[in-house]
Amino acid sequence: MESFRAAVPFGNGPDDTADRLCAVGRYRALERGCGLPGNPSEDRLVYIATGSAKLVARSAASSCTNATNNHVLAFHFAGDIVSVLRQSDADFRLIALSDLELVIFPSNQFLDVAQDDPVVLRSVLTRSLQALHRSRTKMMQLGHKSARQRIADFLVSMAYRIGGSTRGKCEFALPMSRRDIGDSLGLKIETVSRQFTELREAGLVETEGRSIVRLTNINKLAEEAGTALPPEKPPQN
Amino acid sequence: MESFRAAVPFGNGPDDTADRLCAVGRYRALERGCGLPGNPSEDRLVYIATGSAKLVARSAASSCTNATNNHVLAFHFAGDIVSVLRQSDADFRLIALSDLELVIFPSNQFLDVAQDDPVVLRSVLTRSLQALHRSRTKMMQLGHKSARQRIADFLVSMAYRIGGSTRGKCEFALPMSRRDIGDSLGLKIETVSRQFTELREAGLVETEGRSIVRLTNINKLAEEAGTALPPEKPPQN
DNA sequence: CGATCAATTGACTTAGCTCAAAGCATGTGG
DNA sequence: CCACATGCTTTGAGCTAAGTCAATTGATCG
Repeated sequence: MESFRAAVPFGNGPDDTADRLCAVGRYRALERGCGLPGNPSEDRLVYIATGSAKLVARSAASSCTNATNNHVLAFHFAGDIVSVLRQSDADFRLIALSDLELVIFPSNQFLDVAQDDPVVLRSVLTRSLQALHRSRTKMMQLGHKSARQRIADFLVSMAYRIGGSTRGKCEFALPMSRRDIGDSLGLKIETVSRQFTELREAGLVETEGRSIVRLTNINKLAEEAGTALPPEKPPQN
Repeated sequence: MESFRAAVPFGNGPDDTADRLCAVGRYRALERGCGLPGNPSEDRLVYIATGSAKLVARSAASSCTNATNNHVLAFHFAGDIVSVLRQSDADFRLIALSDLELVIFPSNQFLDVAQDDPVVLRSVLTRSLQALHRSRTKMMQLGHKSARQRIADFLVSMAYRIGGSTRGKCEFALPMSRRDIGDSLGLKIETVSRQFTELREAGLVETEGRSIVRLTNINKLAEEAGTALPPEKPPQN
């Protein structure tokens, strides 16, 4: 329980909000490939303590399978707080990309506790506004960017989130499959693969095995993504 | 100042948070077509008192023009609270689709005030989590849906948000142009037009002039969209 | 070392984009 | 109040990027 206590993301509340948060949080560990079953009767805030996960929609499969998921909404890594709202039509669920430790807070209970601690509440609000912002940025991508631009942007953002590097060279292991990447960017697996090939031929990316990726020129890649330098012609769409 | 006071969305704080919120909020009226210039030095929460607006990214034009905007991230209507974060690369801005009244709160100041009022803070958090959810739902759309499905879904959600109806028949005036619709769904204006034509030929939609739309069978339309009907919370943005 | 499943590559199809030309609303001036 | 002008909308005719189908290669693990 000690480590669980340590995992709770807010430890500095005035009258020790953290202890009370512990009381409403449920610790879970998931093996790679396993899903956290959605609970249609409660909204949740999920804190990711270790590992990486994908947030998917409309997973038709049972709770512990790697089966094809049609829609990857976001990838999440250690330290993230993910909001998983109950949903009437689609069901949203977290699936572990690597072995995963997380703490599940029923949204209402969490907020009831946090209500007495403005600092915590504000922190969660700030995080969720950031998540909203990321989501909008991604939306912009999905709506208006080419396959090449999407993949380039994806790699740049992974360099930042996994590789910890924002320019120059960078090497890291992608925890997600080509299919996951495609599902998150709105591309087919074959298209993802072809884009990797082209970027490899262009000398911007090197790969090793299924997951190791080396970016040789992040700046150039960001340029490809159309994020840094806007092309003179409005890109598309 | 009376009407301004009335416009502030949270009027029931314990020690009258509303008055203090008034102090940090700035009232603005915008004519149709005018944009609210982004402020790169502050994040903002904008409350829409009356009218409708689009949230766009990378508007290259000056503050009061209808010029082509490449990316419409969301449409907003009276009562909505929109978070407009300052942004290094792209700039986000609100543009009035009809005459618009709004209240601008610098994010930090708003939160400083709201920090003493958990009810307000929680309300804002809840709204932003919902906005995040809508954004994700839309992302799913953009990534994986056909033009037909996007337009159908758009019409269904507008029926809910403008027409106030969620099934059966419905008539309303769209405040946004075909171009805006396309920009928000990631489609070209010609594609939007063609889809309207096809839906008209299929007997699902009737149009009158540029903006009046009559949906003759919302359920059927929702079926076309490949989404469940919006039961209570509109899948929209 | 072979079984298995992910990734790649190739050939072909197609939805949606582009370019181009009318067709209509809506608003203005005579 | 009607005619005209402007700009939104619709329609048409190719074109292209990405999807589909299918086969091969390659990685990973028992």
